[in-house]
Amino acid sequence: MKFEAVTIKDIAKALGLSTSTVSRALRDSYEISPETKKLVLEYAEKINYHPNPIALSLKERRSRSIGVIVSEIANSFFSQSIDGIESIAYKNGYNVIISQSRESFEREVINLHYLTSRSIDGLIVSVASETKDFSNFKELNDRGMPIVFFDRIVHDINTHKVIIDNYRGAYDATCYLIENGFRQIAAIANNEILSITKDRIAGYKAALADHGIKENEAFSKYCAHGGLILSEIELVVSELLNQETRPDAILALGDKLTTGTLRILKANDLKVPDDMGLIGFSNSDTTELIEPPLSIIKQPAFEMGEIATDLLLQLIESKRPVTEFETKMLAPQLIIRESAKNKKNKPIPLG
Amino acid sequence: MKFEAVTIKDIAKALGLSTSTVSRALRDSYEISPETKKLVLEYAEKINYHPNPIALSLKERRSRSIGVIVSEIANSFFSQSIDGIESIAYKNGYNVIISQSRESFEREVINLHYLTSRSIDGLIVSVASETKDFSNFKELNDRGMPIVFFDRIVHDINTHKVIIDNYRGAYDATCYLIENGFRQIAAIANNEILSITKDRIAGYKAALADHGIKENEAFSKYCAHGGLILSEIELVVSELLNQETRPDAILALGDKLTTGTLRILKANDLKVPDDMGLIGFSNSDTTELIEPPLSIIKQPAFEMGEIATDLLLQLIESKRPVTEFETKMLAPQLIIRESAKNKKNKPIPLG
DNA sequence: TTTATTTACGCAATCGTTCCCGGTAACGTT
DNA sequence: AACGTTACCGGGAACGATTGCGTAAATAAA
Repeated sequence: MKFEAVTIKDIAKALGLSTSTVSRALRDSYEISPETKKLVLEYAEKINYHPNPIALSLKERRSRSIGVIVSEIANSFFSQSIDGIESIAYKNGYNVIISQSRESFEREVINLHYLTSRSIDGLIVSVASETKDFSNFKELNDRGMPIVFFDRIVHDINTHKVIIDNYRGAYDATCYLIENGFRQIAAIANNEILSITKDRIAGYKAALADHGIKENEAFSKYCAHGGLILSEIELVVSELLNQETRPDAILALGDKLTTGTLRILKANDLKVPDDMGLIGFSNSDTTELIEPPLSIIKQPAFEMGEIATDLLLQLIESKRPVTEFETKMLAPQLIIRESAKNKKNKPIPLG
Repeated sequence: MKFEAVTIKDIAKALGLSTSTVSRALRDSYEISPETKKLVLEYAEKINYHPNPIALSLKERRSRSIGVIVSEIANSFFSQSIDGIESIAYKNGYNVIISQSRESFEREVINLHYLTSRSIDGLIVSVASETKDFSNFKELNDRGMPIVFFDRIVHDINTHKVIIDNYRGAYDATCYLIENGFRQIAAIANNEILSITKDRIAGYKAALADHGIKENEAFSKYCAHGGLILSEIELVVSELLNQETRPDAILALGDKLTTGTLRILKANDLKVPDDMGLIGFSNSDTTELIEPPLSIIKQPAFEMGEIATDLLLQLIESKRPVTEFETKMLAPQLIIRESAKNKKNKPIPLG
């Protein structure tokens, strides 16, 4: 089944002109007389002519489409980011091709090849948690493909990046827990190699140190797939629960980890926050409905998508190679609800 | 910034062959000697040749990409559907361009024009709740564009469709409420003109009738934007609460409506299910964590996306115009949790 | 009136690929 | 020896649009 479109040739034939004249008339060239222009424009309008974007892409060596790779779109953070990406892209006449790595390195590489073979003009990426080897991205970048990283970035690759202040998000959340009387605070993080994991864990540890709390190494747990598989959360939570000293609160450092941890705690008949305090990164819009209402660190996902796309379009449309790159850092938002309120101990005054 | 790719011409020049020969060698034509083939294939591999899909699209008058229009990807049902769509599309070498109507007719039309102007080979659509005028889809379909509707379908347009048994979903949920002692059951639905709304409301009313419960016209409420705007849910819930006879349970007929209604009930300090029973359509993966755990009617979203894409690819790749169309209907899944359990009245035995 | 300039348009190449025609060997058949 | 096959390969026209260059006619300048 095909879908016959009207071409510039049809107009030329119908009006007894050459295709060049029609093309120039449509582009409002000074070389075309006003009468001819009027004639062409009116006829084009009448038969509903639209230039074939594929022919244009071939000629101009650009497709006006950008690729996006995230771990999964069913994650609120990413779907909100994509909203931001699309809003800017569409405004500038670009379309967006989305693909999901599902935290798998292999799928990320496949998607990468797929997208580049589809002649995209640029790429926005939040890397998969599995990925250790960034040579594919690096090579692509070196060959001139504009890339912007957001959320999970790659430090070694010199290009624009958009992140939130992950250190501060984890730091502030940990401080809140401490100042509310929690002392044995554990952290459950995504894959250890991710940029966001490193920054968040650093913030967590700094908050402990700044409050004179000795760090318990066994309290930092990592999930290789970021909680995409529930069993990996189950494992680390049970490890935490079966230690000599149990934590009295958990800091979950990822969207899936936050709800996943709560799920496991509930399955173990633990009451939050009475038996275990909980605070976590989340962009879900149902966290306030959850029992107990979740305390969260929320990211400005939509804005991150917008900014990343703005930066990418700058790279794409730049005449000269860009050598100066920037890393935009936005502020996370700490929202306190029931899950992080300590009802047993007295809150401790800020010190 | 551009990204220089190697073409068939480069291979031809390097090997002293014509482009035709190279092209044929790459496509494994019988007209090319095994030695030449080997030469070409090895060299192509070496310099990492990939055919330019844009040139191919121009030649073959197809882009190997399909468009998707849904109301919003941040909705679990749609993001899961898109997962299904992508899995089949990628498997068949198609890419997917997603766009969101946000329940707005205007944005739907814009997206439609955008997608068709980008030369997509086919379209998968769940229509916006605002849309009354389907002439754009109809015209496109008449001009030969393969379209598959899913979830919110358009009966008047003759093409493949994928839905769940919305009637039964609402019927079974209503029966459950009745058989558990609820009597004054209200329904909050999406826009009245949507196919899913009609079917679900019909199921709801049939269940009431089958149990000899007189229908209260004031108990059927509609939200023009399907709950995308919280205030519209707020309005209908307050209408329900301020009536002479208050409902004792609410059936929410949409993803956003289910969580939205709970949100409003909580804001009004009503306990679910003690003050008000609640059951609703939802594909969110946190419904069991919510207070109270939500009873839901869940759709096989992923499968729906898969099936819709299978059907679309059949249409696209069919040599002859297709005249026989089918409507695939899948079964919804009723999951009973706390929010629909009647603790005051005695359950009524099945009759 | 002749020459220069402007105006308005067409020709043809180009982007990367495929594919319809041809064409030329080498070989086999009578 | 003359012809038909077969095996291989190249030329060039598409696909739809843009654009540098050439040029005829119309106008202006000499």
